[in-house]
Amino acid sequence: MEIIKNDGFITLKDFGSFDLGLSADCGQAFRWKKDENEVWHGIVGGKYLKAKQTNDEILLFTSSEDFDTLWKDYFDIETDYTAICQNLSADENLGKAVTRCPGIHILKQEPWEALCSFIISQNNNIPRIKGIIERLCENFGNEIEGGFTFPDAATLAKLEPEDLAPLRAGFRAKYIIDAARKVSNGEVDFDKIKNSPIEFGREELQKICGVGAKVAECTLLYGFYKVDAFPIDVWVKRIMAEMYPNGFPECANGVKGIAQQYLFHWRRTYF
DNA sequence: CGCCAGGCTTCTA
DNA sequence: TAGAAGCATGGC
Repeated sequence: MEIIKNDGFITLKDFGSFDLGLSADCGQAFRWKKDENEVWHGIVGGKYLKAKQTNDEILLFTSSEDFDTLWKDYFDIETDYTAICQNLSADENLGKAVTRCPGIHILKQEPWEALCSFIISQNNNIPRIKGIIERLCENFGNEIEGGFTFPDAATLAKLEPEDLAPLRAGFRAKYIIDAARKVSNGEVDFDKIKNSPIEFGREELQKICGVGAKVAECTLLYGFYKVDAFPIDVWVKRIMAEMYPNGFPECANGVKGIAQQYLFHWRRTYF
């Protein structure tokens, strides 16, 4: 990977198979938007980013400092996904998935945003999830250049479920408030989840009303980069029944979450 | 219109 | 303790 620091933007070259747009919009994050010029816009950690990918380079319109402290990690660009995908290819279906959908990276999202987003995702479809999250940010986030920040847990903890009516989140509103309160008062300890084995995070997150196994796994995978977390939604359930009735392949051990993301997108997009 | 959505809680047997 | 019903809303 070649990282060129220019005045006001960063250029990436030799970035392997990384596909910024696919990673941003394959169902793991819900706030990235592509405009008519193929430019992606996103807000993470209170920072706005414009980014454009062409055949051989990726332009990130950000300062050198923000790149080093935020975006480099967020996009997980230093992990060797080529090697990971090669290992996964020991399984036939995973081989097809990584070949057909190359370039997906797990985005290292903020834990609270991941938790809140996947609470909203339950029994819901992706277009509507995006709408609810957008209204959440517009109503309770801070306005900055490029849009609104994701409201933090402490902000939402002061509200009542009825205050979230403008989101039209339905029964999920009370879950969001419960999560915000338990996260901001420390009853659910993000630092400890970060520094503990995945099993602790599973139990800790499920102390929140409205968080079951699936939402917990998504939070651990996308918010805490526990890449062996394995969220099973309706699509993965289908994949398991159709392709893996005898269990998930061993080559995915340790990175089951990454394997899951490739299969999820492949199955949803091409079947 | 009816079925479904990156599920979970609550009720019931 | 397993399985079904109910849940808010709207995409398709």
